[in-house]
Amino acid sequence: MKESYFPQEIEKKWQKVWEETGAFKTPDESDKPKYFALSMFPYPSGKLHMGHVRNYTITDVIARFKKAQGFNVLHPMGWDSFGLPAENAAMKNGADPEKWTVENIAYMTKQLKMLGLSYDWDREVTTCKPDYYKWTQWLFLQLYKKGLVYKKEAAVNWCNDCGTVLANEQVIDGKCWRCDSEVEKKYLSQWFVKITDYADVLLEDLDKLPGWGDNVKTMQANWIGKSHGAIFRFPVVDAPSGEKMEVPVYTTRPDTVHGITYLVVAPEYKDIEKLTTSENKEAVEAYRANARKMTEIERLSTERVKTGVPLGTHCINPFTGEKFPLWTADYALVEYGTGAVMAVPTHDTRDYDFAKKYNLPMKVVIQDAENPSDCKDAAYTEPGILVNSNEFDGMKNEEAKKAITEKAVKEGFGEFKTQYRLRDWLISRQRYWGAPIPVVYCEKCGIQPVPEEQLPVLLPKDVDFSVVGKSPITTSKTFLETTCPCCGGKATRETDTMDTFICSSWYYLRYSDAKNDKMPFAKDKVNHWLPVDQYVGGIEHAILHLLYSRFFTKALRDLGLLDFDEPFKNLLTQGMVLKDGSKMSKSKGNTVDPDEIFENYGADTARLFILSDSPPARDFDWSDAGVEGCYKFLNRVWRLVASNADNISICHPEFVSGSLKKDNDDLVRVVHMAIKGITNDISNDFQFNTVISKYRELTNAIYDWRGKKSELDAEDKSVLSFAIVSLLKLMSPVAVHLTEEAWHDLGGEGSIHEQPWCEWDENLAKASSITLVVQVNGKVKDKIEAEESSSQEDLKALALNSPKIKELTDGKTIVKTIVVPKKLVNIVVK
RNA sequence: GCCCUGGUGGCGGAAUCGGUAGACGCGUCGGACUUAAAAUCCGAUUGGGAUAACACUCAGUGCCAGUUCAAGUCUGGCCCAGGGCACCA
Repeated sequence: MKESYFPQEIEKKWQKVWEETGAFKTPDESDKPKYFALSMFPYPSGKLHMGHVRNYTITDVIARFKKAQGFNVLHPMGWDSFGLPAENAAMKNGADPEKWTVENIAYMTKQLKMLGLSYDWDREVTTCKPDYYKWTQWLFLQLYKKGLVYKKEAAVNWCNDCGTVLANEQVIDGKCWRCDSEVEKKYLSQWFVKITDYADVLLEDLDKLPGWGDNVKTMQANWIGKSHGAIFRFPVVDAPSGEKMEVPVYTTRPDTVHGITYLVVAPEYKDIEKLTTSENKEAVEAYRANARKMTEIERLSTERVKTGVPLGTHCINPFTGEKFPLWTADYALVEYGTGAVMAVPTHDTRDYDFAKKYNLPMKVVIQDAENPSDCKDAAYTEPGILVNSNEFDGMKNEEAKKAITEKAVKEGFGEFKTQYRLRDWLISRQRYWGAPIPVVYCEKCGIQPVPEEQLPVLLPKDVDFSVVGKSPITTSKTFLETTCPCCGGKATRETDTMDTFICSSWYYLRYSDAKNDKMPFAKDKVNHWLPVDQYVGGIEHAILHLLYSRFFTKALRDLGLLDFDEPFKNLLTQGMVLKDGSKMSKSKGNTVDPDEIFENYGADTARLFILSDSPPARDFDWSDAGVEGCYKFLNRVWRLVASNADNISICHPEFVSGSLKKDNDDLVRVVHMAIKGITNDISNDFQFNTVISKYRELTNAIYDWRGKKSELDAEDKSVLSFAIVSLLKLMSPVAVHLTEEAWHDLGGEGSIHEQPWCEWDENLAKASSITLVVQVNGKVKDKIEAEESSSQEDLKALALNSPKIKELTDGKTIVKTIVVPKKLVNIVVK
């Protein structure tokens, strides 16, 4: 064995061997139980960043640990390779997005291999390849047939810089998730996925996911935004056309219905023109035009002073017979509820602000019994007792919600209603580099889905990427013109492509059967491998990808394509990689290039360090000193093995507690404790930071032991071999190359990564003596060595006989003595 | 405003059930080896008091209370930081 540690040399060597021997191929058939470990697949942006390194290392260690524990582990990798950066690069450099993407994938694949990740590359999935997007299109058609995909004209989020529409989930604080520019509203006819059909089950089934963090689950619950309330319909008494009209509203506060003093409709409300008198028409039109011009950020700002204009018409409150005016104001949202709000200024802060500004009347209907408020200075939104509410007076408001809605149901002007905040998922993108939506438009037959046997609808090559203001795909003549699958006449293709989040909503299913050319996946294979046992990725997908994937799984289950409800059984959201306290980013110039770390220290150091300082879910602060420290530690392990190589043999000695020399017995115990501790730390929440501290403790203990021996006898050699071979095995999921090299140099058969996980013996992990802590009145006063087997009585006697304790308790009354077996005695004195 | 997560030395962080607070590491300081440096090894490192030095002693896990023989851990009430949602009626 070489004296010094040369990671660059040994890492290349073993990576080649593993590739040649197919070390990480996963058979579908096996006697072992399955385990599916998955990292969120990357966008091939060009190079790996440290966030990738962290993500993939965590999953790799989990996969290797589970494999050693006897599972048949599926650990695949792929590429989320459609999307705008490729197209932007194409526009900038005149290169083909496909070429750019393929080159990036090649480079990043090389980097992943350099990190020593145990992927089964035979199952690689690349979303931009026709053999994948064929099935994305096929799944689109299945959803279309099921009525879960539809086209409609709607106000949609438009990002001017990206030149495309966005889903609600992709608008963050009124800005584009990708380029951070302000999003505008546009009226366009677009394709939607009916995710709202699944709103309730998506919410309910969060309870079936104990392996997900509460943070992610509450984010999804908030996003789905379920609320309970009522719909009330208010008859209009003076519609200009003389027509009989009603305005329905959704409210979560039916208990306040007797306090309505006006009603607000959104500026985009569909019947607004019919509800406006000729005198008010001009002002209303001006207000609506202004609302259209505003950006989402301006419009949604809660800081903004509320504005609105009256429509001139009125409604009747069927509960009171009172007449109240209709207004339009942009604090009412057309997409939520019915697009109209019943305003109760006394019990809603928004209505209160608006009423104050426009001097609208107020009527108190709920009061705190002890401390009634007149609502002159602020709305009263707390629970209370109903007043001014006819037969409901004196009722508690929570009870009144039900009673009042029941009356509306009985009399036919309302009903109970459950409302969701979640909107349908807009999936059209006016871009080239995505999966084409497999639909054609025929003048005679209208919208026609492309027949399945004609899939994939391939992306055209004859496109001009220099066009501005429209999708490059529209410049392709070969693509655009086609024939109608229904009548055979002239037809044009849909030029929108799908949101890349569609591609990533089912990729994890494809790994179960990546090469199937008849189906997206075979049902038996997908049911065998899925759900994913452990999914690892960034928190930024808490809503986007994770919600869409859950929806897809449920929809495909309902289509009969698979038999499970949830795609990801356990989810680990890893923290960010920071440098000097802030997120690594090119703009801040605080990035660290993984290539440089591989070159200077080797992948094992990178892997060890990225796991070492913080638990996986927390943010991780990168420091050069930390990398150096991990490199030194690996050197220390190497020297320990190399300098003792002559005295080590690969063996599995069985030691009996107490039969060894004292120092040997102690070392054997330390090893067993390390095995126990490390196994538990990985099993419980993947606490790799404490795993690594235990590697260090074990290494230190072996050094200490060795430092006290000059000559080794047979027993010593056997104990040393046991300790070092155990250390190597325990470290093998993390320091994958070093341990493999050492294993071979010590004469190990096969690969260390094929070895079963170490087991510990509870008896050998136990010390024969314990340190008894003696407290007086709860404060530690003495520590005494005691037999592990001592009875409670013995421990008590031991404590009371300690000279120190005697001194402290002398002349005082012992009130009580508490004995915690094998640990502690607390003497309470007065 | 509502919801989630967290708050422990100079720093990252440890601490199964309530039972020795600060494991392991980084940094810093001191020492050994060396002509010297690198590498390596050894020691110290929560704060205050006390001591020639030990022994010893007091305080201490965001703040204030409580439960308990015993609280970083449990209960109640706050404060702060990070994240999510937000004119969602």
